[in-house]
Amino acid sequence: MSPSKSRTDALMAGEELSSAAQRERRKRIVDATIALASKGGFDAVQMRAVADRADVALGTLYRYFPSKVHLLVSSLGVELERAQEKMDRATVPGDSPYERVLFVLGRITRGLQRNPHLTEAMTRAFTFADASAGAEVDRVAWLMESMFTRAMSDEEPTDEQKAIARVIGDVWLSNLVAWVTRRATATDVANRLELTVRLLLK
Amino acid sequence: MSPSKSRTDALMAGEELSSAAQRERRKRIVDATIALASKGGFDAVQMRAVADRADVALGTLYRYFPSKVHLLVSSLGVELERAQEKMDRATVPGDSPYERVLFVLGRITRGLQRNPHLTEAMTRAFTFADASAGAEVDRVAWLMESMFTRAMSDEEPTDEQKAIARVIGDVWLSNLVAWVTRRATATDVANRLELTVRLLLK
DNA sequence: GCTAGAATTAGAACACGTTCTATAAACTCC
DNA sequence: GGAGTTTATAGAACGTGTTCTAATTCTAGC
Repeated sequence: MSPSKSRTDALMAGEELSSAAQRERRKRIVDATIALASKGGFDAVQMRAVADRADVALGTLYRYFPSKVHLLVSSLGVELERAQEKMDRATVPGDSPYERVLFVLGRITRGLQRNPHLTEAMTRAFTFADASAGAEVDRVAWLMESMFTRAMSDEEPTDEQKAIARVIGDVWLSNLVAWVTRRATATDVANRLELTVRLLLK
Repeated sequence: MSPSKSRTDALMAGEELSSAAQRERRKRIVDATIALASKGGFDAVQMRAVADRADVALGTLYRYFPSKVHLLVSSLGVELERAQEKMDRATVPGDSPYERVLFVLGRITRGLQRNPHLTEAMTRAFTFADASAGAEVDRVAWLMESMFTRAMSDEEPTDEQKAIARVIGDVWLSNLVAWVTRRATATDVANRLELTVRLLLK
């Protein structure tokens, strides 16, 4: 049992999938998840539907991702990485950390708001995650924070900068949740983020 | 249908329950929810179990609270009100808004950490809520913010104070989520909150 | 190639949130 | 105090996340 278990862990983390076939299966699953989430949000990501669309048996889906939350949070990680890569290719404009952080924040936020269902699905999965998905959640949280610290300066971030990035991430997430549940408009979100960044960085 | 619907809305909001029997039923339901949540967290709050324990039929439970999330968020509101009342009876010590906010924050946080399962249940319900529970969620968010603005000063809060209270609430919630999912220790939470309040109020 | 173990498949089975149905009890208004 | 309406009850039924089973296909090492 022990060797099989460590193999499964590797599948979950997505590292070093033994065969090309497995890497492809995993990709098909994530793609199916993103497609379904984009169309109908959290509720539309039904495990049977994901399995069908990825052309994989239900049992296989569960072997790769042990729950719907794992699946969605992992997919969010994939999406964030893509966004980060795009961001890396262009220099962030702005003369101060304040301006640069605002720029990055505005850009990601607009990106998310362009795909409300997907955002709803991932946000809800992220905040609903329980301890068992801790690793995946941590990874996403880390990706988010490093987006902001990178915008603040090119150097290794100071502790203070890390703390600020974390606060911004927290506020960002909770505004996203408010937007997703229609308790805040896109304008509300933009205003609150700007206000927060001003309080912290100006 | 229209009169029956507005009646149901009143039940949900908990205002003006026509008869004493109904007010008692509602209380039994909330109490059962809190008891079950305290014992086993979100997963232990099973609708059939709540109904059994409150000595109410499943259909009745759903007539009072249209979903598990409504039920838990409403119960969180009840709990927060109790905490606020307690807080109101004692004067908050501290010479500056900084100190007073930290005091309030520390006190509520310690209170929540004393009952981890209950906190887990309510936090997860709160962040998992969808648009249909918007009203309940808003009420809780407002209760949280007003706790902090009250600590900052006795007067009507300024816009800036409201903004700060909101940011603190956001950070607080997201740290609670991290703690509940065991991605942060109680000490982490305390440190991060103090750091946040310092960044904002000092 | 052959065999043991691992991975995959199709589909049944189970758990819990939610909805529905039929009946009984409680309330309202005359 | 009776007719009509609303509310409550017991329990079946349904949907979707998750687990389990039995059979099949793949893969690695000989």
